[in-house]
Amino acid sequence: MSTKDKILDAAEKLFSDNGFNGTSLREITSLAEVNLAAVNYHFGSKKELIKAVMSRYMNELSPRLISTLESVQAKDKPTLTEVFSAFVEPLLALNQFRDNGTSIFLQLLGRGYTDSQGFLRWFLTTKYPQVIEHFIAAVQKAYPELEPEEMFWRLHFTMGTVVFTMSSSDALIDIAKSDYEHSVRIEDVIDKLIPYVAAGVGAPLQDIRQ
Amino acid sequence: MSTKDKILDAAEKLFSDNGFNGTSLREITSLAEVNLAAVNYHFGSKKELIKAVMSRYMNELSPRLISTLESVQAKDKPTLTEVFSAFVEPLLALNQFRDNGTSIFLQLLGRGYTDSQGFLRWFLTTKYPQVIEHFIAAVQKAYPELEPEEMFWRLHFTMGTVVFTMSSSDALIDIAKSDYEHSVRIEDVIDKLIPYVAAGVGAPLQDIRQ
DNA sequence: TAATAAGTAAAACATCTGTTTAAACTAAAT
DNA sequence: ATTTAGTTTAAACAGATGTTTTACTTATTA
Repeated sequence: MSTKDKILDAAEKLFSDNGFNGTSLREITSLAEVNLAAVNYHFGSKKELIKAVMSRYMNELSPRLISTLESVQAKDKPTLTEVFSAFVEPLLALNQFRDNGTSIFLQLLGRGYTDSQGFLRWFLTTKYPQVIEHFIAAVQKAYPELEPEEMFWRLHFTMGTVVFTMSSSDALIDIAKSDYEHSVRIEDVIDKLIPYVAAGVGAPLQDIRQ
Repeated sequence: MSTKDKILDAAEKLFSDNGFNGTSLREITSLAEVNLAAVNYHFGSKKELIKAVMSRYMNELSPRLISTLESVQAKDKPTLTEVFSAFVEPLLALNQFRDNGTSIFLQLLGRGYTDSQGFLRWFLTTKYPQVIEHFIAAVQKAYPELEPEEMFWRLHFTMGTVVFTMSSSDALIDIAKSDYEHSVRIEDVIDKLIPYVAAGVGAPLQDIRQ
């Protein structure tokens, strides 16, 4: 296995566990069993390494996601549950791509949104805008009455739900395990998440201030 | 104004803007115009300073919140919207307490959940458990069919929505401002948030896997 | 095979971090 | 007026961080 790949593998493991800020290059290179200078030699900087780790996943996920979202959009009357369910298969396919791929990617996504003051948000939205466009179009078709600004907010709420849940999913799964005495997999969490966000985005339009 | 208060004021500003890990003691003490050693002298450590900053808000918020949640719980048939609306008044009251108090507190809360691997979660849940207990009891009365484990997950999803939205609320409000050409206040965001989380927690119980 | 490029290695660099020390200053109490 | 306790100050400490340099080794190309 090449030095580059050894670094990427070690980095994604440590990044997903401890965040980007919480992981030093020395930890990465010692887990990867390569020289410290190798990161800067192969990737240029830590920031570029983070991008490379994310790109490896996004390049795998992005086409699948666009395809399933297009299928939903092609339907006559898609429901919001169907829109959000379009994420399930592409996300679970990441487990074929890499061990624990789904879980690692979602945790990386969570880390990226909270660590490093949103530079990863910028990276994803500018590098993979089609995913977002398809998603918005599908939501719009499922709930046409939802005006753009309200949709903007609800999609960000949804992003928050997913990202936060996933960045702390290990901790939450541990708590659930000990409290309810049966194990929970990341797929189970996704299954619980979908009705929640579908209902949230699909909430009736009304002024709650009286 | 005492050195202690100067430090607290400077710290909450920088913490809410840049996170706990993203703020150094030197930045805090230079904004506060006090000596670097003053933090360790008055608070003992950076960790204790973080706790002190959060406690100042929680001691103001906690009793109000318990009171409004008790009022909702006293109702014959509270709705989930009413439960979540119980947060509005106590949160907005923080604006009387300190300039921009609502916004700063919610951002601090967001930072605390994502920075510093959940030690603040532990601090809040062990130091202010009554708030959580009252909240869970109120949700249970509004939606008795929701079994404990499902509720556990949905409440954490809700936490994610709120915390994530608030920790990046400044950025989101800026985007919304430029995209939809009218200003948005933190109160407006809260008003949009409530129907979303109420619908999410209130989502019908069903197995979406076919 | 010789020459060139690509990759690896150890060490140092410069900067930043939270914390501690020890001396200086201030104000109240004896 | 002198002691005492509380507070502030500048300086240093000890460790971690990302990055760069320099020398060395391996692989590729002519």
